[in-house]
Amino acid sequence: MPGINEVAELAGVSTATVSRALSGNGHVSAATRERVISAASELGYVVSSNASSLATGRTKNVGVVIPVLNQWFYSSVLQGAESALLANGYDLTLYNLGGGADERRSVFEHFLLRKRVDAVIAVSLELTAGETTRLLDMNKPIVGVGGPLPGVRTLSIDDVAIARLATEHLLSLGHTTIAHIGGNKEYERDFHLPTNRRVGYESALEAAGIPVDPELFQTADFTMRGGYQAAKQLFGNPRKRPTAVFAASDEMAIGTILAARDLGLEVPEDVSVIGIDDHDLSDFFGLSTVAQFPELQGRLAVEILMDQLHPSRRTQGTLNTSLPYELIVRSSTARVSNRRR
Amino acid sequence: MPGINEVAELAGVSTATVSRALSGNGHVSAATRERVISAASELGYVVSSNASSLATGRTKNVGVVIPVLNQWFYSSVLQGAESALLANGYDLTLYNLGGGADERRSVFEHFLLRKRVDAVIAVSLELTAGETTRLLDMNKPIVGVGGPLPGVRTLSIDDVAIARLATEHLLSLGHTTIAHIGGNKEYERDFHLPTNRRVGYESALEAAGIPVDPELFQTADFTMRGGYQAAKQLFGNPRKRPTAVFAASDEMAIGTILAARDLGLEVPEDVSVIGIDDHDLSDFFGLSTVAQFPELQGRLAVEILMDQLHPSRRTQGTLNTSLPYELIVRSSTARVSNRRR
DNA sequence: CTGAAAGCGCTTACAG
DNA sequence: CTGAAAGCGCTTACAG
Repeated sequence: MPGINEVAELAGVSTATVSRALSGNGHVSAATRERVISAASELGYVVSSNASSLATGRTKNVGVVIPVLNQWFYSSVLQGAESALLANGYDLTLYNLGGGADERRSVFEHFLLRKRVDAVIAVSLELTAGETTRLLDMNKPIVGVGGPLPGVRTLSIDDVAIARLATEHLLSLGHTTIAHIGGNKEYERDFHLPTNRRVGYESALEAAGIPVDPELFQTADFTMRGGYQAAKQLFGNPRKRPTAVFAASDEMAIGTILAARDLGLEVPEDVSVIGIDDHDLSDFFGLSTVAQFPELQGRLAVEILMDQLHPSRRTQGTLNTSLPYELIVRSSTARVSNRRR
Repeated sequence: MPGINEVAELAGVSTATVSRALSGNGHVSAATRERVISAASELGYVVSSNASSLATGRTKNVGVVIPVLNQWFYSSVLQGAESALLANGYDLTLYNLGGGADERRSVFEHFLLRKRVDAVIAVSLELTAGETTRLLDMNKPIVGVGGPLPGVRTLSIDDVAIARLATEHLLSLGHTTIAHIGGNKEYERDFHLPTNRRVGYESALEAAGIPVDPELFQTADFTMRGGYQAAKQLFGNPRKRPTAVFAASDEMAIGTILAARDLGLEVPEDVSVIGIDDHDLSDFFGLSTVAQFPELQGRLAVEILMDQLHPSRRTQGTLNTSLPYELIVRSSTARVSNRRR
């Protein structure tokens, strides 16, 4: 492995000049730059990032802390962040922080803080005040994805508004018996996502003058199977079968479609179904949904970070950025039918 | 940010001793160690990984190169690798190398080789001889997951055997008109996966004395939708409808189940379906399959790497390690029924 | 068991 | 525009 000295020697200049020519910091005559560059490529030289980081204090590396990897939403955020980071010349160091407080403390202490990263993207992670302070004290920008974090720039989506929009879509089609499959309390820690979506659903109903009926509410674990089971409960109710179901995620909504089919109900003739996400599979199932764009979320997080890392091009925004969402109507929702009753 | 000097001062020892006490390399008296450790924690000291790496030449960081992030198989491999790496005290730097040769060269030149990582896990990536040589020359262990790489330790699965097993399962249930939905050529680059699975299917048929019929073969893109469409073709064939379908992935197999339902065929009464993977959704759909264990694959890759990184605990294995697989019979396969013909 | 000092491979004021 | 030299924060022979 050739070092900077060898390049300097071959090019007939000092190591300082090599550093300047290759990094673009500081002036170097065009001719010299040429010589340096060709010497470097001849030797196959590539700077040692450790040495460079130690000297400059910058690592060109961003830590991404994410609770799960193999779920559509999270892996999409990760994908978006990765490609944006790569485009900006940054590496991505991955910290999968599913578990308990211990694992988490360990990651913070032993990894994040080792000056290994210039900044942190925290996905769906509620940092404690101490953790935030510590990172900020070190002058490491943080951006949170998924919910507001005190004192930290965040990207978040208006879950109440999304849920209201989905429900209003059903209302506008004439439905009045609209059930909701929400998330378990287990998912409450993610910035009260289940509650927010439920609140959006209820507020839409109330605005339409329709009383909220606890019989039309079920919870599940955001999976297809969970949605399927919850939907069976709903559809099986002999005295109050919903004509429409709003599920808090597309996977649960797909489970709902499958449950309807298994009960001999047709979608959307007998029951309309809408979800939230615009999951990979939703188009295939013809599912109407409110799209959130996780890849975009990852990309936006990187953009915000770059602004903070390179204050020159700083566009100074607000502390919290709202994420876009969009109603996508496919074939799982339709006007309430006469076939019913 | 306190440095090692401050810890040394507070503990009343030299920086050398601090380093030794904290890292565990070299002898330090118990009393001194105590003092150092409490001084360090009092100051909130944590070593700078850059400085440490520069001095030792080791980064405690492993690069994982992976073609896609948001697909079940790959994200599961990643998850397995991540947790195993974390457990071993290593960081994971992620390189998502979907694209073209350019992006790829760029990653190699500008990232991997910057001495940022101690080792590389290459998932489903055919490295060129040059790339392999270069990494090996730098003394960076590599382990490939997904297929044999010349001169590199690899983990691979016997796709021919898996496909044969799946097909034999159908044969043993009395099926003789068995269709296969294989992968597109587009996926051939992944170590000829589609071809290998097709070969396994055909060899099982031949061993059973059943001629291979091109009318019973379709290709798709490994997605549910692709499987659905291919299955419709198969089931729609008026003169040769299969009684069983072996799909080269679970997502395609699930698509097949849905296609059957939409045509009014019952699974498994009218048609048996088997896939490969044991995807997250397979249990929910009652899909019989041959499981491969991607998380385990990620974990094993890390183990092999650790053996090479820490030759002390070297268990010196062969160059290529075969991955386990297992037939899982659920409710999508059954004895060929009398209802047919 | 412990310390003084060299060295890891860069970058960047400071001079010129 | 370019070079000599200090410094980034550790680790580790080398002595003792």
